[in-house]
Amino acid sequence: MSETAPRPTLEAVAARAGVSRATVSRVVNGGDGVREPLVERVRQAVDELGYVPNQAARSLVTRRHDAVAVIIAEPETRVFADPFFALQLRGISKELTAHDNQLVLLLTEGRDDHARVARYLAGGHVDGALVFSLHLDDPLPGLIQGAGVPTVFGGRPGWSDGTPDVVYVDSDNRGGAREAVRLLAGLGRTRIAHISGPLDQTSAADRLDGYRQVVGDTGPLLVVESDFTPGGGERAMRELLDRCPDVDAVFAANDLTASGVLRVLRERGRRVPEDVAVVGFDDMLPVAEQTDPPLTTVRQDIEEMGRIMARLLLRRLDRRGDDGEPGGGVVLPTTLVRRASA
Amino acid sequence: MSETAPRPTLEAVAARAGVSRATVSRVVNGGDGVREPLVERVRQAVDELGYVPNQAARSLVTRRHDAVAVIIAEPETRVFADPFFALQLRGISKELTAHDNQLVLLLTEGRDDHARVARYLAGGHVDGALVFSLHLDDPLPGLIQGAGVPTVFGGRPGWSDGTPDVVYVDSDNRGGAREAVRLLAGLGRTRIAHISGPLDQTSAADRLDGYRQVVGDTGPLLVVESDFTPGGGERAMRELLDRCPDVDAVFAANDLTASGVLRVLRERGRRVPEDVAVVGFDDMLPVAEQTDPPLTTVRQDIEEMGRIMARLLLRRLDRRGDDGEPGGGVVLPTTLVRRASA
DNA sequence: GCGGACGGCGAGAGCGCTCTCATGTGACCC
DNA sequence: GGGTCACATGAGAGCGCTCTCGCCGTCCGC
Repeated sequence: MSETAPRPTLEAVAARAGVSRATVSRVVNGGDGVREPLVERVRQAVDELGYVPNQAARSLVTRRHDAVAVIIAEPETRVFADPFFALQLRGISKELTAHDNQLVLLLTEGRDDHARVARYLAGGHVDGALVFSLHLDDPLPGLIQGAGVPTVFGGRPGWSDGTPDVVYVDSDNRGGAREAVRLLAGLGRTRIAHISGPLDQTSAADRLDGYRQVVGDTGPLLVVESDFTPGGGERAMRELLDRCPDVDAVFAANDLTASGVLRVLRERGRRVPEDVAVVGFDDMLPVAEQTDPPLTTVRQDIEEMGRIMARLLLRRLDRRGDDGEPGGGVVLPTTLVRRASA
Repeated sequence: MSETAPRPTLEAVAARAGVSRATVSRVVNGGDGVREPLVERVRQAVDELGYVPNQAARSLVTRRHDAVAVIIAEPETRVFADPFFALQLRGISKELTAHDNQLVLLLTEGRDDHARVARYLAGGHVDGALVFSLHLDDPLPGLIQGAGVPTVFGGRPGWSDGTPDVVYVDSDNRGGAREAVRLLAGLGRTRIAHISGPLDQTSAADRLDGYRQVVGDTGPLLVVESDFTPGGGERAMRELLDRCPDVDAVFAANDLTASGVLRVLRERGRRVPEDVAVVGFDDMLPVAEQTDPPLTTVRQDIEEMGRIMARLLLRRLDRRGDDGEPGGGVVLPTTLVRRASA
């Protein structure tokens, strides 16, 4: 088992097929400009020897790695509490795989890791990077931009306004929030509250913004900041009920928060949706479908987001040198999913 | 930005420091056998030029990549429904990072991907592999063993009995299950049921086994097979109640299943734990703490599992050629976490 | 004070591949 | 039928690194 047989080289294949290394290389890389009988002979030699190109040697000369780093900052916070990143990863993985690219996963925690990541990127091990950074003040994105590696961000970076050449993919958080709140208003609710996520994350800020845009005109603004977790949702809801007992609708910043909200409402004997209507955000299936009552929520296609991020990056990589790439964000639409809670 | 400055090479550093390439190489790789003043001069040149070694060139000659593949088979099934893999990934990532290894993530779906993964591994892009394969009949593990890449499995592979040189890390599913059921028996319950996971997964099979070992002596075996999901738990619990209305305890194969179980019990007006005691498995915090009532469950340290897998693999890689490695499994203990449901 | 051992350093080969460029071969045109 | 061109193929350089080897200077032992 540890007797790893020496892997065949281009040379070996060439010898077996009776051609030159160059020809084998051509065949292996698509076979353009090689006549059919030769192609066939080379293919056969490749099969017989079980030849697989040595990526290191190839990278050395092409300066291409066909690998992309996926950088997820501060996993502890949130990543692993909900399937959000997992779904994105799946989307990314599918797209990368379809284009024969590898996915190098970098999870970072804290400042020490930043230097490591920066070094890694600067080291030119990967052709590009997909970056998830949740917090406004995260220095990581800056470091990455500095490393000169083509990058696509997941979620609108907070500082993206100043730097126009930033490429990102995000859900239409504002629009989704507006839709959610409009639904509640359309149901005749007049005291619509919002339990937000941590406002140093753009997704939370944008959802709050959407809420404001709709409610600002018609009713009182009732906002409690929370943290995207069920426990946080509970705490926020209790506070909200104490402060404002006559609330008749809640737009929660995400489904996890909404699940906490529902629990508190049940505990306090408020009927949902009769007394208080509740809308979530994400449409995270295991959560939204399992709440009692099932949750009306704003769906975002997370896997698709991942896929698009990867696609954008790969396209950018193909066009290396063209620059002239406009940059900017891609904002994906959300859809309202009506269940029983509103 | 697309004006990527040509990265400095060893040669450049050597020139600047006034030494040979070989000496720079020595310094960069630890500096053994180089006298202090020279080391200093080289270090300085490295810093000034911002030199980072070209990994491709290095790999080409060392045949080391300092990269490990993490292969997760069939993500759709389960991976992303619960934070299980995410936690393992975190553990793996930490350990790999600590040893300057990269994590290449390969998610596979269906048979076509198997060939791709096999090719990738055979291609020698990575030094080793960590493999999660849930199902007994999955051909992937075989392919991987065949590729001759050092591998550690997550969870006991179903076929591991025949092949002694398989290395894996698993939780003590049997022992944990025994402990759970003993608790229930200790509470005086006499009609203890088990809602299992899919029995083509060893974790599910082992938990069932543990249940059998304890209940077999004292009470009737009441088993319904399910699928590790809340919905599956609901269905199984309904079936169980119909078939055996006097059940007074349920050991669910995991927390997600248990959450479904609790929902059905509430719906049918059975009090937990008074009428029916419930124990889960995993201690998945967002689930176990949020159920009503909070779930008594068997905790496994999933992140630690990941960390140990990585550690085992790295150790194996260091010892390359030594063989004589015994192989076999590492089984991590579980602990019972008492909450309100039993 | 001289021979040998030893340790620091440089020269150079070569890892496996791609890619340019030269060369060879056949088709095609007048 | 000879010249031309297009295109298929081979020869060879070189990507950036590691590592062996040999040289040379230093230090020790006798």
